[in-house]
Amino acid sequence: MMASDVWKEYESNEISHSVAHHLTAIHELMDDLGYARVSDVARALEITRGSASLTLKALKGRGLVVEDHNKFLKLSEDGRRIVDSILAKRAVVRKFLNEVLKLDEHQAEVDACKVEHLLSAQTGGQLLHFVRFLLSDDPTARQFLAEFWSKLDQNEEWQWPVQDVDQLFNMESR
Amino acid sequence: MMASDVWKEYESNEISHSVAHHLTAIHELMDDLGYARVSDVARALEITRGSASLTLKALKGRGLVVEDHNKFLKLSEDGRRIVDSILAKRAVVRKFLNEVLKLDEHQAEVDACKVEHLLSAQTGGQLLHFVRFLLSDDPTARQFLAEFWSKLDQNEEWQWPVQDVDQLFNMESR
DNA sequence: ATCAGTTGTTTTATTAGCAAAACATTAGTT
DNA sequence: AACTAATGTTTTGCTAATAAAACAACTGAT
Repeated sequence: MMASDVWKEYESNEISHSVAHHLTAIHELMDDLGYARVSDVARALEITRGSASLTLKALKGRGLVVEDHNKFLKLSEDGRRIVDSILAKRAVVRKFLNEVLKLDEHQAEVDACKVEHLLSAQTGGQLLHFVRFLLSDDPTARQFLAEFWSKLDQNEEWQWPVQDVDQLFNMESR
Repeated sequence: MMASDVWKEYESNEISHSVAHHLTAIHELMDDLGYARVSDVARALEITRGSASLTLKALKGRGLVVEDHNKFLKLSEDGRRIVDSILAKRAVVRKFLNEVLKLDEHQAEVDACKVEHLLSAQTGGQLLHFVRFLLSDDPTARQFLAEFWSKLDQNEEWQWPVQDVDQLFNMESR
């Protein structure tokens, strides 16, 4: 199975990492400052105004960002929807990595940031259900987590990479 | 919290999606055919020979791929290590998405493929421990999964995007 | 009102990754 | 030997995303 059909779906992502962060920057600037101009976005993302100007022009063309009479930017309805779903996925992934897998906050933040825009709505939704139940006060969930965490401490530090993928789980993989 | 320091770490990824798949293609071709030439890689990835030639030249330059006296490609020690870690992470993520979150196989494969090269070794390792325990025959794990899956069926289909990220978990988020 | 600073845009250039096309080399067939 | 097919490389061009620099327009202070 060469997965030749699968791997190209990566580029077919309508929302790139860069676009995701331009959009969320506008959202956060609106919250923090009450407005968002090209320069504010550029500063937030630490890129030049020129770069932000071009990317944001494209986003206006795609109807995700709208421009005020006086160069003030705003998310369109579509843009807001996208930002909401991205932030939700990021929050879920971060919480899972940090509070369940016990990765440090920075690592959790970085990894969540990398994958937030790549997860399908389906995947994000299922993960949300999972993390919600896992971190609820359901006694079974509590006991499971307690056991997992105690096992974690016993585990020697894992050595990546790994020689034989098929034996990762001590079971026939596929 | 603008995360201005975090989001740029994305590009600083030493292994791009494209490179990850060029390397794993060589690995799988060696398994399937016993050899891997530029054209074989191009066919496997469904890109032109010219594109594969350029990318593989760069990978030879980076010491991840070595070339036989007769244009036959092979992974270097470093290249093999990278492929191993990528395939391991892909397997773990796919298993988690498919066998725990019950996403269909194609969706699990696609999402795993998107994410495999982005996860840190730390994250991959912790996730492996987690999935291993979760899918083991430990009674607590079994009971937890059974309860989760029964809850899954009751859950209405989740509606993304979501209005208020902070209330995703019915708890104060951060 | 002038001068300095900020803002937004445009132009030029770079990099990664691809396609397409031209080209050279090699292998196999007849 | 010659023709065909396959292979590998190079060149040209494209897109996304950046930087850098030049430029125009507006803002503000004195």
